[in-house]
Amino acid sequence: MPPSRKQDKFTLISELAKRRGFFWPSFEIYGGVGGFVTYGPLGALLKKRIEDKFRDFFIRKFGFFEIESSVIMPGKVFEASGHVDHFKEPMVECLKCKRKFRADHLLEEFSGMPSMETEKLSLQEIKTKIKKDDIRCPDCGGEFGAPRHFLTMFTTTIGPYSDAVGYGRPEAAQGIFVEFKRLHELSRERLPFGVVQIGHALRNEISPRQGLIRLREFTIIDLEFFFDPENPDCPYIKDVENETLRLLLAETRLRNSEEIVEFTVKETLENGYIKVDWQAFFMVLAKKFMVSLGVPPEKQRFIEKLDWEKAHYAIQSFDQEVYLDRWGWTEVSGHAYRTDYDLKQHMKFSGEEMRIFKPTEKPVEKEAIQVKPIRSKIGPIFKNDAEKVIEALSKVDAKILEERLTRKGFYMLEGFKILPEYVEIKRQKIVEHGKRFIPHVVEPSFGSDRLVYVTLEYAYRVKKNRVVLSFPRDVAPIQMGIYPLVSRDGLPEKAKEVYYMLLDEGFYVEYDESGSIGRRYARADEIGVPLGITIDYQTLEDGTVTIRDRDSWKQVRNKVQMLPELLHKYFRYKLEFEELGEPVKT
RNA sequence: GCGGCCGUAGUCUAGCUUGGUUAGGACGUCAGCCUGCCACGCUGAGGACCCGGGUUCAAAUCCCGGCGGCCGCACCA
Repeated sequence: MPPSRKQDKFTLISELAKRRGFFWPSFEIYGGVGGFVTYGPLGALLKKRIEDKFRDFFIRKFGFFEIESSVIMPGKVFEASGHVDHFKEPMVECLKCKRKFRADHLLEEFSGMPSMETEKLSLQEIKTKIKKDDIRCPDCGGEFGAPRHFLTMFTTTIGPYSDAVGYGRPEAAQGIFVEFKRLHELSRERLPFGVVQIGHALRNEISPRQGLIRLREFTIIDLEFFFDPENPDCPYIKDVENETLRLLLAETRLRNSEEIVEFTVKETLENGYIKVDWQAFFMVLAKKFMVSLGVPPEKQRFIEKLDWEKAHYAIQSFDQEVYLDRWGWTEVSGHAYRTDYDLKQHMKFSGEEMRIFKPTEKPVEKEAIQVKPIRSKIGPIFKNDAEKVIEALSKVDAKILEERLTRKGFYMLEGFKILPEYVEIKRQKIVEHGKRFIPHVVEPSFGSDRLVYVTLEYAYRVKKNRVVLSFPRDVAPIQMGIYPLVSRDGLPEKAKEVYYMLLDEGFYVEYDESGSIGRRYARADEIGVPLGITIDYQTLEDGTVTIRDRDSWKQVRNKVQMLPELLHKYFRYKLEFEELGEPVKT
């Protein structure tokens, strides 16, 4: 943490954001409520631009889908997903001093239970354990009331007078999983495919107070990528196999070290540091995405989550972290290997088939050997144990059983002696055309609001005592400003012509004629307008204007009618600033 | 949620200890003048004491409660 919070970037950016209209705390007229923000005109545009860039990076190029589902969902969805069980913490309140404690933490501290165990306890069991061990308030020695759960999902009821519980979704992912069958049909029943959802999610955080970094209502970007676990290869991996990833591995962390290892994608996969190709691919893409938002590679890392830190649905998880002035390493995306967990759960809870059919190349003819217990023999002999024997027979390998019975004349099964006459061994020909399986899922998940903050922080520069937001040109909320050098002699009229022409071209343009030209440049720099187009006396003579670069403050000159084509190319990175015209000496 | 600190125009802030000020400044905004390329200057305008209660002749100032913020602790799937 920096020694001075007074002037850290978070403070500077929050102040600027409020003043110039990027974002501010919501409901200020009613005192505000922590964890909610309002995006102002510039912030809303910036966020939209960043999300569009995500679409370009992660959706468009791969033919993935984007969908939009509801924020409120019926209770069943989150019972199935495991959130109702996992998205809550047991709490107890001291009856005397009203202090609240995490019940599981008390048991860990005063009863010496490991966290693995306390996590499984029911409220009743916690209550009993607290009473038995006579655990009292560590602060005042008072007794505790009944333990209760604090659910971090927002709860509501659906419909009037209804008992139907609904929850605000804590992630957009479930909106994709519950629609999986249709989405799979829409992908023409082919794997792999990816589905994205960008939308609000709700988490009733206990105490959010980090601006855009921790919100109760926020925008989540979930990409659920479905693939066949038997065919996990990613065709794009060869394009990025020499890209590097900076990893802080779980095994390193267990040694209490923060040492970062840097591997090529190829190496991470060969060494098994990342379990699935696609996960590595999305991680590289995430790295490049952050670079394109202005975060250099050395300010990024991927930290592998430890077993007890992982979400209940993941078997391997990496958090992509970016270094921030105020908070140090901060998560901007999570990359979880969710396996078939979610679809399996929804299949179980809904009774719907979530498996997909995979045809084999040729139908396979199989001879199936089936063991059929003969109850009329087994019953009288094993009596009370008969059911156990039948149960065991259903699990036994028919081939081995048959082989033993013919060779030795009996088979010892869990201590029971099975004779040939107890069973009938049936042979059947089965033709298999394919098989059913549940796809696996790799999920990259971004916090849109954090991306906005990170983009702001990395764009923040001070030049000659002035603030300049050096946004990447394709996310800047306003693309260019149009300025008459002075507000007389027909310059404003000419400038407005240029202004309307560029608006008509689809650009986000601002017209400004108030104050000196330097003041207008400064104002524009502060909100990150990449280009300034100035109409001067020469414009009236030869139809040329100057174009000023926000970052270098250099100027070039070119004809007005050249602007549309040049500027379209410039904002798509097809041209650099110097190529926009003849350099101007100032 | 606990503890400490705090809450004054759009933003940053002075004033609060010791009650009585037209509540001061800076930046920004708007209007006019000025302005020939990097926040020039001038004139003017608009704009604030978090909410509620109490003490008092009188409260931005003191007391109580609420709400909110910052910092620390806890929480962070």
